[in-house]
Amino acid sequence: MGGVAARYPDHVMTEPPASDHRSDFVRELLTADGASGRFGGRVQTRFPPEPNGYLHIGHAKAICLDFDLADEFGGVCNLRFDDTNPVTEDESYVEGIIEDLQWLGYQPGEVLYASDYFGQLYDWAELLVERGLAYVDDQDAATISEQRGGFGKPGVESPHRGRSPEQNLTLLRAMRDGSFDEGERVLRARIDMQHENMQLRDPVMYRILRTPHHRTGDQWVIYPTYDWAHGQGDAIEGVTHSLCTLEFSDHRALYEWFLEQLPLQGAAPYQTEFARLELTHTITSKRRLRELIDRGVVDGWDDPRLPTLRALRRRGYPAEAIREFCRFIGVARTNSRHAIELLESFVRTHHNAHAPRRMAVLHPVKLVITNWPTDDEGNPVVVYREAVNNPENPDDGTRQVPFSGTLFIEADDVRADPPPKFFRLSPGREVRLRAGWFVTCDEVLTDDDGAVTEVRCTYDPATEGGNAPDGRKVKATIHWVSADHAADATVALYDRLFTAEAPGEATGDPFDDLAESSRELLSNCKVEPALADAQPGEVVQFERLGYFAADPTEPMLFHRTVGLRDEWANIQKRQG
RNA sequence: UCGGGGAUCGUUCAAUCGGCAGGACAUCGGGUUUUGGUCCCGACAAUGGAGGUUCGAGUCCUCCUCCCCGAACCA
Repeated sequence: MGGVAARYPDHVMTEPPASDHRSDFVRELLTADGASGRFGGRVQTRFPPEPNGYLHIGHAKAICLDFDLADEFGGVCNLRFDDTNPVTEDESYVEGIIEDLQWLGYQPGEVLYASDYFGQLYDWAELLVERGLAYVDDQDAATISEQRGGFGKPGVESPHRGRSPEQNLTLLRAMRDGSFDEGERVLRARIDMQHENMQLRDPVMYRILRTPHHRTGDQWVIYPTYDWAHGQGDAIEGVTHSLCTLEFSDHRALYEWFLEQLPLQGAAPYQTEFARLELTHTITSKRRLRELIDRGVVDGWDDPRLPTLRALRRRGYPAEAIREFCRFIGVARTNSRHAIELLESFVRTHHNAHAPRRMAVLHPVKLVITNWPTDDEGNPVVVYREAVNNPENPDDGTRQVPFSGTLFIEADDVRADPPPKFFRLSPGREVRLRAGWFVTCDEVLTDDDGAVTEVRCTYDPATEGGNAPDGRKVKATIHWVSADHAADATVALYDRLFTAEAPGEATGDPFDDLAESSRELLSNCKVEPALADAQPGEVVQFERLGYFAADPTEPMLFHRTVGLRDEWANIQKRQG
């Protein structure tokens, strides 16, 4: 787990800053419970992921809520794995989730597992059986489903519903002891097959699964369902407030029903639901995420186009920005989809304050300064320009950047035939080279297709440092790298993975909204020499282009975290 | 069809007991600027509909409309 910090030195784990929350309906509840003494003034929450995939941005919202709440109310929050289904779960996800949680800035403390309660859960199940509140059903899943009825249609009671506690106990023990195959028996709560809430129509508590569990091995062949494990786990741990997302609202009655049947000491925990986080242009369904990977649309769980925490981390999203975003959007019961742009604005705000500035040319075009001096042997003079590392933070100091008569500049910064409001280089136009001199464009060479191949300029020696003694101004400052000193780099640019704001909304299948191309790999980039020293995972600003994260493993590969706000792009858009 | 939840600027989150509907993002305009970045100033812009109660309604009541979730031996 220390490995995260080692691999992402820029992302040293930090304590979440003290929250300055507006109140919300959850905090009001906790405040009210504190005032009434419902839990003796105690607050305990939990973050309960199933280890069947990696954490994503939606989990981040729940994590921030659960952990911040405990922090604000002087309580505790535990990480608990809801590992009740061995067929989908794996130890690797347990490790990954702990790693991601810590990266986000939270400490799980003692890591808890629902599987640690299998014994207690089983004992309680026998208790319910003895009291006639649960029974073994021999029917298959399809039959049980059919008998459950439908919305507005009452269910049908199972023919085995009337078995005696003694029969049920014998059968349950036989289930536990492995006398039946998968699907042959289930244990069901005996509640009400006519109940208007489908969750209370004799829900399944145990099913037979002959898959070894990643923690309990082959000790068990019966596994509790979510409903028969979750509230019980909460109660065992002393949770007071069990927060979950809206789709579990209908389960609340069942959560409460189970707890009412058990001999618990003290006030039982209770469930409260809030709206899950959805973002535009992406998906958070674990099943769909896995599908993207399996189909090869993306490279893996940490592909920078994914909304998983490991992907965002690799892409250069700071944990702090994610936390602040989650706090800012707050918690409510309204289904909504936040604009990804809002998250990006938090990312920019963070990096603007912290990211060192560097110069990098993504689409290089050669710029030759025809009047640049040569030394005694006829070679162009090389000088070093002092460049500010971060104008937002003078303490970050400066660095020396080599400069000579042949540079690479951005193709976008040159136009042989400039459109309206284009401030950059074009024949006759003078611009400033960042931290250098003014240069005037004398000639733009193009190939047969009209693409710029080379720009020929003259520089004004009097403008050293970037200001003209005669006070004349330029409308643009452009970045550059010295052709003889530049390092080669590969840069990955990312676009939305899905073109639609709500992928799948129109057709039901998010894959219908997949972007044709969401990644552009530029392998011919020229960057200033200092970038060769970029630390794995470090995020820098390529001036005028955006924030870029050095890949954690591959040297000289940079992922664009997010672009800078781009007024020129907006102007061009308006110009059509 | 039944049950549960929801509806406020383009988006999203607020609005104390019923008392001037506020912020952020986005957009647009202006200023500063050696990043068309940052920063600063300004503008635009909303209570789903119909009734009712009230001096006064986003808030309370009635009806309507629309949206989301729920019929796994998933979580």
